[in-house]
Amino acid sequence: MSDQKRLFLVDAYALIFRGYYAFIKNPRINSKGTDTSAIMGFMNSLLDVIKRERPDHLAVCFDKGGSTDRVEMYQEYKANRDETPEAIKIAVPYIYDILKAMHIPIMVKEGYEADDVIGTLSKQAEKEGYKTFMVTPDKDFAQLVSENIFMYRPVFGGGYETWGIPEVQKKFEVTDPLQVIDFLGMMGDSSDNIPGLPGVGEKTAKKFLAQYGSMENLLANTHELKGKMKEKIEANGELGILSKKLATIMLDVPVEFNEKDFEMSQPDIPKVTEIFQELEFRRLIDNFNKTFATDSETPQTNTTPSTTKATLKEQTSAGAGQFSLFGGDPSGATNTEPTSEYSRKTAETTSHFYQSIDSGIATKLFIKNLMNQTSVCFDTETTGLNPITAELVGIAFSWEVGKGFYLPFPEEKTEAQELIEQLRPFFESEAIQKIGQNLKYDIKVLAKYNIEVKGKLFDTMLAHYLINPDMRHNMDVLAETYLNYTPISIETLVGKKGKNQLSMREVPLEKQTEYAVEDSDITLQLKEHFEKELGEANTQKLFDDIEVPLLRVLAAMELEGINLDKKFLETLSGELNKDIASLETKIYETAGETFNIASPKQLGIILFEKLKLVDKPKKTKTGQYATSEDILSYLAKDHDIIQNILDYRGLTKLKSTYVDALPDQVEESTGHVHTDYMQTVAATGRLSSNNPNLQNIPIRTERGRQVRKAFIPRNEDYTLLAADYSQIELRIIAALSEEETMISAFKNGEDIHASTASKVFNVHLNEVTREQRSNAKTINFGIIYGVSAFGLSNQTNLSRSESKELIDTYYATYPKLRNFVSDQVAFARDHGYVQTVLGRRRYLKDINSRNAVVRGAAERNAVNAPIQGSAADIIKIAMINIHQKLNEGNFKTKMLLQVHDELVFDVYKPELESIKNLVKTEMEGAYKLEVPLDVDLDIGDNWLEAH
DNA sequence: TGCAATGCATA
DNA sequence: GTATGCATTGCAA
Repeated sequence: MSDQKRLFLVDAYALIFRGYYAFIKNPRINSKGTDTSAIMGFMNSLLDVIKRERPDHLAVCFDKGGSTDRVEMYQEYKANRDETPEAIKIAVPYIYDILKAMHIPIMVKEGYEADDVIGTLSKQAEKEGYKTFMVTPDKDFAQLVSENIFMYRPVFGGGYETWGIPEVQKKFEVTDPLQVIDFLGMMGDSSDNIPGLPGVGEKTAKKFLAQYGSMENLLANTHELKGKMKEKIEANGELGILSKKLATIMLDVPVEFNEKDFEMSQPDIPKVTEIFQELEFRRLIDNFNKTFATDSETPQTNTTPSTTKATLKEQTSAGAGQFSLFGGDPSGATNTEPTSEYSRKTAETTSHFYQSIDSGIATKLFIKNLMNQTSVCFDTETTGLNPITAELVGIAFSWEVGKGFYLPFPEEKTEAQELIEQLRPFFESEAIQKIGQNLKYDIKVLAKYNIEVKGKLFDTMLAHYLINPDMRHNMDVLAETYLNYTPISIETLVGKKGKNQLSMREVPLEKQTEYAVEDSDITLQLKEHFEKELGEANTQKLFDDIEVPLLRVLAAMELEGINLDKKFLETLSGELNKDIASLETKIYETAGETFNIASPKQLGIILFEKLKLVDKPKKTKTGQYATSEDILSYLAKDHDIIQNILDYRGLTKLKSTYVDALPDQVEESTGHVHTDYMQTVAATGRLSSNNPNLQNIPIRTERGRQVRKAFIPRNEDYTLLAADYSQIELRIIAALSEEETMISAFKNGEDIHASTASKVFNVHLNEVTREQRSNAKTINFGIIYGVSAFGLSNQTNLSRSESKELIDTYYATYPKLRNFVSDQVAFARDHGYVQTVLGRRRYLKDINSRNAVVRGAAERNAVNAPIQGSAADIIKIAMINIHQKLNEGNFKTKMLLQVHDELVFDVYKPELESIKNLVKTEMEGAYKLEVPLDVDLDIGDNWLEAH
């Protein structure tokens, strides 16, 4: 860091509003009934900045009386603003008082906005050799950014980002920050009521800037524009110039930057504390003291006067001393009030004994005790949700209901590693069962500390997924449903997400302990509950043999991630951009005006009201014009604009969802993208993938499938192998229905759709037309989804009655398939559920509904769930076996992705032949059916080639 | 900022 | 007709 002097200028109202809205869901009201949200929000931000940056010069700037100059230029300026909320009006005098007590200068000038004051001061400071940081979330300030002037923006999720020239250039797609003014002038600003150029939004403004560079140059060259856009802009040139003026921050406010006045000094602590006490800001007092602790005293001793320590002591001494604690009974319960039968229990109303372990000696004793257990529940607390970057903050353990221990982790890396090393024997013990909720997460976190979790596992989330797949499985829901207990919410610890959310590390130890041990205690209790329920049917086997082993496999795949060719995607993005722009121009030309093509609402109006492409346009259920793909493609052949719109949609979707989004998901430390497989969301037993979803990477269209080229092996010694089951769902339905005709077609290795076509259309296998095959394919899939004549005619060129006829012929050809379908429905009616080959159940509560639509849906589920679910079961078995074989054989090859019926491997080239053999054998042999399973293998230097 | 509606990518 | 996840728009607090 340079030793240049640094000035921080805070945009008070912007932060006050931000703070106020952050608390809008549950405003902070103190015992006197005052809404303190705005004050709290502002102070949090201010202290945060001071703590992070330790500025040597700082001032807070306010508006006063609005901008007289701007109102003079434009009567309507900020005229549409709502009345300032009451809480904010109340806040301002308090904030003034606090700032005074903190000896922080307040800058205001009657008739000027804070923007102008900040702008003027930063330019003055720049001359004095300062680096200035404008603390504000407001994008308008970007115009002031220079080599020495930065924006310091609070960001979503906590933390700040600094915008210098490069950031502004990137964000606004400009070459000079001053062009931000043109940008704002063109697109306008609804909150300030700056009109902007009509028909120009963010996208068009950026386009114009790239082309013309400024408002003035645009207006001078309107002859180059076309159609409606040309007219509109030519007619509104003055409005554009005015908008630009309104958006310009003034740099000549009569204020003076006086170095001395802006110097930070020690605040009047008693005075500030007094105000905070009046407002009942308890945590803020702590935070404040911590921030301004003098160097001679450590923050801890100075600031946490006695509350934290005392409470801990209380807990420690509640039992009969260190030794008896680990073996003793929970007599030291903090609270034993009886619980009302009707209200939910909480930590406060339930007897419990949660203790943090605060010394090296205690840790040793604790671990000794831990190693004597046979079954332990644990829960890691970390600094974030991403296990690859998260650091351990603490681990909670429990093995007796109502009781547990919390081991906090030091922030310092080598110290943390030393502590976890002491726990290695526990985690790596084969003899001790580990219980947890969503163990995949904990396992991944620990893997980053080079700890492997061994021994039998019990994951309560997975257990509940098998017991009741249609419910959600987060711990709070489970605790409320099965234990009638409401856990401490994470939000009460770290605050609402966004703005000032704390990291777990910043939560006081006593709270961490209560929260973390409670989680592990509840998990333990849930385990005892679910253990019994799992006993039923095949659920226990499914749990022990499939889901739990799979959890380790998924953890490994996720940690591995897949290599992504960022460069390639950048190039692709550029190409898409060009094509999108040219489509845009064509569409606007036809429409005669510019509009937002991505907005179904605007598009509907253009197509059906302005261009009147159809006599009676269809409407959606919300009363809008329907502009969905199927409706538009129907019109495409008659109107060029429709085809262009469809292409436009396709390309923008491709760009925003994949080409531009994927590179941002690359994990810095590994260079790979790491998806998160959800093991407990799909009711049928499938996995799902998110952050990013790697199970829906395009493949159908030529343009889309290019994205697959970006998925590449880790280096040149590796190659990608894709292995996918051929027609697995049809094979399953053939086997389950025992339909011999279909089974023998598979046994003979026939093209199943052609085979079906030849039978239902009664032609020779060689004479099946493309259309016949395609219709047969549709109906084959239709069976899997639970056909109806209606659905079939929608999907094909067949009429409703032709469809019905086809279905009848189909069932006549495959009579046992019809039986299978009705048997599934009948089974569901009798039992209330259907099941897969492994006994995975799906409960169908609507199967006997009197509402035909609802019942129909349940019936289709009754057919589909066993098929989709059995396929899911089978690939899961294959994954577990392959993972095991790869480990046993010490292969360098890694399994990376699963896409429902496909597995993708990063194959070490010398291992290729044995891997191909291994994968094919394990996948085809995963489960024995009356129909052979068939797996296609492909290799390539990227995921597209491997197909 | 949070949410519903819409549309679209995969198996 | 089955099963998912996610980007965008537009509106509401």
